[in-house]
Amino acid sequence: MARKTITNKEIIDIFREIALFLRAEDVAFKPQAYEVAIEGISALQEELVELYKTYGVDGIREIPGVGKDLTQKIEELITTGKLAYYTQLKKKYPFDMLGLSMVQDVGPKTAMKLYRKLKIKNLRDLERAVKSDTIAGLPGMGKKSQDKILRGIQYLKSDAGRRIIHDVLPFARTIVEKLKNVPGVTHVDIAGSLRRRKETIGDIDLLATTSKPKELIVAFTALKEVHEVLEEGSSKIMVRYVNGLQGDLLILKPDAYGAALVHFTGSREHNILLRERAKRKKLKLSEHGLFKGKERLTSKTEKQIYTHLGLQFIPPELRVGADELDLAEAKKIPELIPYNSLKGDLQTQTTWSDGIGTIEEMARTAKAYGLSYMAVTDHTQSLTIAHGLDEHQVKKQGKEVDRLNKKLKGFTILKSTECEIRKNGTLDLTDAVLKNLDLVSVAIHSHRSMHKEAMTERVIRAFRHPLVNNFFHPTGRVVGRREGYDLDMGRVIRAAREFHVALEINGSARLDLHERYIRQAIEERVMLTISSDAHDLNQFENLEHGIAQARKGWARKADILNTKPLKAFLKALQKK
DNA sequence: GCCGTTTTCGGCCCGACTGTTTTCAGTCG
Repeated sequence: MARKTITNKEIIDIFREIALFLRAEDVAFKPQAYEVAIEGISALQEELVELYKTYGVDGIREIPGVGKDLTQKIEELITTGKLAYYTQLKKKYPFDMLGLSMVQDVGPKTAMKLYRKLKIKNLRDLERAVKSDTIAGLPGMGKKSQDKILRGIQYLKSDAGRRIIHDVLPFARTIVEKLKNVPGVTHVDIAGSLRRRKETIGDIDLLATTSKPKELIVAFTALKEVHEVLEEGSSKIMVRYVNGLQGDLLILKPDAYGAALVHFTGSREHNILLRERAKRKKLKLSEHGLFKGKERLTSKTEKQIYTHLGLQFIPPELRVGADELDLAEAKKIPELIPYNSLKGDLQTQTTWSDGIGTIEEMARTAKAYGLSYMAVTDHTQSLTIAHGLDEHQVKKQGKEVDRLNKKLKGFTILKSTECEIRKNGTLDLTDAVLKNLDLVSVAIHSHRSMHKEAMTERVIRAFRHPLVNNFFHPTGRVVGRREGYDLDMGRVIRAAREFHVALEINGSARLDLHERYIRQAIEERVMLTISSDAHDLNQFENLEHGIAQARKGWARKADILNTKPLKAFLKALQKK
């Protein structure tokens, strides 16, 4: 029993490599089947091992894309840690197909050729072969192919993979603005994962319409943000930007712009579902339009495409390829919370603890963002690393807030806190201090690796405290940096409802809550808030990312408390 | 190998670009 249990990621990697081997062998349809199954497994919220423990093979069989055969293979992997079929394949092809295929422009066929002809087994062999000039000369491969592979290897090693959306969105917007000024250009839009507001972005997809395509291509490739041009066709230009990210610019015909926008916004899985649906209706959908035979149905806007397919418009943030088509067919896509609809920000840090703006500077900036209230939430005493405030300082800060509120017109600073939940679930400030605040938000920054049961109890004990209103960054994750605490989120969400505590959607690089918990919280009718967690004057930008996160979690305006004006907001917080 | 508002058998999303090709294979999204 000492054997380590197999993770979803390990199973996915094995299936992925099998799919690649099958593609290399030109096996029809099976590779797709494995890939679809991989999508299904990736979408799971729990480990297959756990699923199997609780529901047995039936639990696995229910995963979309996983049928009888793959269920068996998963069971074999879970129970024995191995898969005979995979072992055989690896014996036949003892090389790192998965690793080699990570190199851009190296697919399964090329990897297989490299192994067969040159005995290249892994990335190191590949790099050596490229540098010793032995790849050029293989059948179908010349100098250019070899150079491409070299670039691919360098890109892989540069670790220029996915970036957090916070860094990419402003960069992309700068480029969009520049392209809009090019003569002849009528539209420039962001598409791809950036438009869907995925938390990390791998490349920047831009779409444009213009009466002068050649001028646009020249202007685009000459941008100072463009480091090198990787591909240049008449309608598609692929570049590497100076920040290491890749991007496509697609030049399109206005008649089918809606179809193109759908196509290039994705997700891939969403598109496949749309095309399958089109096919069932005897239509054909591509980036060039929606066709009935040779005739193109009106495809100018995205809405027209969805309407032709009998669907409600699906906002980009929801296009993940899950249940959104079914709900759109049933007219159950809600009106999502609009961008710029927040009235207040509920988490800001100032120079009193670890922020770098004064209360007044932060308040004036928040006001300039169109907000009418802002909670000051400096850390509390036990968080010494962030210069947390003690009781005396919290009182003193309250007086400062009173003074500023008299001075500021049309804006209210709320006395609040980011009060640490101690290890035992008690709070880091006394009730006497807490009860003088306008609202009490709590958070965890210490003893982060407690066991699930104890951590969950810790949080729920804090929720029971009669003065607690709001729980900051509830799962403790930071995108790309760390996993969250080990928490039973089902219990936390139910407790939030029971004790009338709101859960925060944190718009900083935490992007915490994850959208699946947002959706779950809304289903359980738990109050939600959005905040910037701004530590300086620029970080109110985070509010937009918080709203994007809420939209991905199917939140309407009514689901988010701080879309309400101040009075209504405070009233909604009151405990019964 | 999966799946069913055409189907339990016979289908399986679609097109641009590149490189090395005399007509197309491979990769990508």
